[in-house]
Amino acid sequence: MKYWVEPHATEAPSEQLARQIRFAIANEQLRFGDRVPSVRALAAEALVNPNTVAKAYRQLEWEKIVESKPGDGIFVTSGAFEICKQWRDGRISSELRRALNEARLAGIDATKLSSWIQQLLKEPQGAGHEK
Amino acid sequence: MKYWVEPHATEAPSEQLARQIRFAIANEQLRFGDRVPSVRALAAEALVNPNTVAKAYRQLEWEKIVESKPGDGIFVTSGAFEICKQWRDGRISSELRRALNEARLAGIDATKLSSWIQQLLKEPQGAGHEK
Amino acid sequence: MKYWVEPHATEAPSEQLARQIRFAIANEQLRFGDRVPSVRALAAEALVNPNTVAKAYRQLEWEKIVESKPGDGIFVTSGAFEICKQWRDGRISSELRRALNEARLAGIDATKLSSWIQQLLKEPQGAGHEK
Amino acid sequence: MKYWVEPHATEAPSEQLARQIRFAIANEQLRFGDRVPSVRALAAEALVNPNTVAKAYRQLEWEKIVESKPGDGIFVTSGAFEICKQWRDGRISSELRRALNEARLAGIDATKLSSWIQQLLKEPQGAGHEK
DNA sequence: GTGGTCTAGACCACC
DNA sequence: GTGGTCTAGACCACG
Repeated sequence: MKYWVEPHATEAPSEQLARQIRFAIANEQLRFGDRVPSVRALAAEALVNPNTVAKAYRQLEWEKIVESKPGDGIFVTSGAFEICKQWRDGRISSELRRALNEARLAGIDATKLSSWIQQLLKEPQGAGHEK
Repeated sequence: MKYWVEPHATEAPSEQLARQIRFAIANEQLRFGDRVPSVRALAAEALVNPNTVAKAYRQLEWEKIVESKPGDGIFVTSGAFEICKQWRDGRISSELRRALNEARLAGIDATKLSSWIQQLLKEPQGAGHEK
Repeated sequence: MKYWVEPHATEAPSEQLARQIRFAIANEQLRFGDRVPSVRALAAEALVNPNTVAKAYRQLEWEKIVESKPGDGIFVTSGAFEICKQWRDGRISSELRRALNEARLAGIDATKLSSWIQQLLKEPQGAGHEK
Repeated sequence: MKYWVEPHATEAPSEQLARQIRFAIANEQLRFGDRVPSVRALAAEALVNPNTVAKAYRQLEWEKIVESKPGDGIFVTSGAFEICKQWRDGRISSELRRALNEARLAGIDATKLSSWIQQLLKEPQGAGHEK
């Protein structure tokens, strides 16, 4: 799993990290009992300050998605999978709804919109991310 | 045309307003020479501080989309339509790309994704926005 | 004597252990010349890392409450009883003062406070601790 | 109302501030709709870093005790009083229980303990705080 | 003025 | 090594 942060995105860096962890759990790339990346390791990988990672984990902790064992690490909880799967579905569907609604409000006609979507769905999109 | 602001959206209030103006121009709901709503009127309608509206207009002015005639009002420029249409297409396509890419990263499989999109495209979505 | 650690208490684990040893000496459950539990034994009993126990003993040694005889064990010193008795009285009285003062600052009225204390003093409280 | 922080207490500074706010609400010194001290003002009064205050308020916010209106201030919610009253009673009673239980474990006999408590309850304790 | 976020770096305690 | 907290200071956006 790769984690990264787009520094200039509208989504705050700590939110981006929290989201990526939730996705990884919903994906079963991280499972119950797994240790999530250490604060310092993730900070180094994502090129952010350790405090930013700590904030993301703090958020995930009170969502009962991870559990901190000081001096040991931070671990995926037993309920995390369900929480993250639901969160992911709600998130994605709401993002799609927002984008489609915005397109409509912007006056994009249905034909053009469908053709754009078809094209975007076919895009390879590679293994990484695009800005 | 209705303008409104979602106070808790990730998009800043002044950005929401600027975007809605750009869409209105791309839609030809506002045309070259039209007077845009006054700062106070728009502030009242969107329930935001006049400073927030002023900031949106400052941005649009800087983009040569509107032109301020002190003591008279703020008007749509001659080049506005082209600028806004291009901005709109870029914006919508990038928002769609972002949403679809996020869905992919979230591990939503293609079938589920297509079915979601079909369903969302059929939604009535009313005439305005739903809060 | 039983030793244990509440992992989520505000008092650090090593402090909890040191305190329990001091209490045991003040109680004369441990006396001059007695061998205190070995680092490993205490670590196993209290379910903590041996380093944590070692730290507690280092502290007690520095306070001249115990004395390490390398290759033999760790022993209660001759002055330990007096030191621990004084420490205990200061500690308990200061903890009580703190709790009562906090109650006052919290706006608990004197009647309610007295009634709580009466009730708590009557509680059986068992022989050990309740987790 | 005065707020202050004991820098060397076991309770973290941000926790001390959060507690004092909860007490003030339980006491009805702060009521529904009241604006709590601004981050910067409270930081100045309590001689801590603004981030520390912000952390305390963040905590209170997700306990639904206060509500943040960015650019305006932070306000006591409608449910805050009940939440804080319950929190206060639980907190005080548990602190008292802890102190009394520790006294028992420390081997303080009941007579001595009662006499200490009587004495402490009579202490004036002034208007401020004691370290 | 308000709160919110991030960066940077220090200190502490536990493993 | 681990997480947790605090300090300090910068930047952003809204009122």
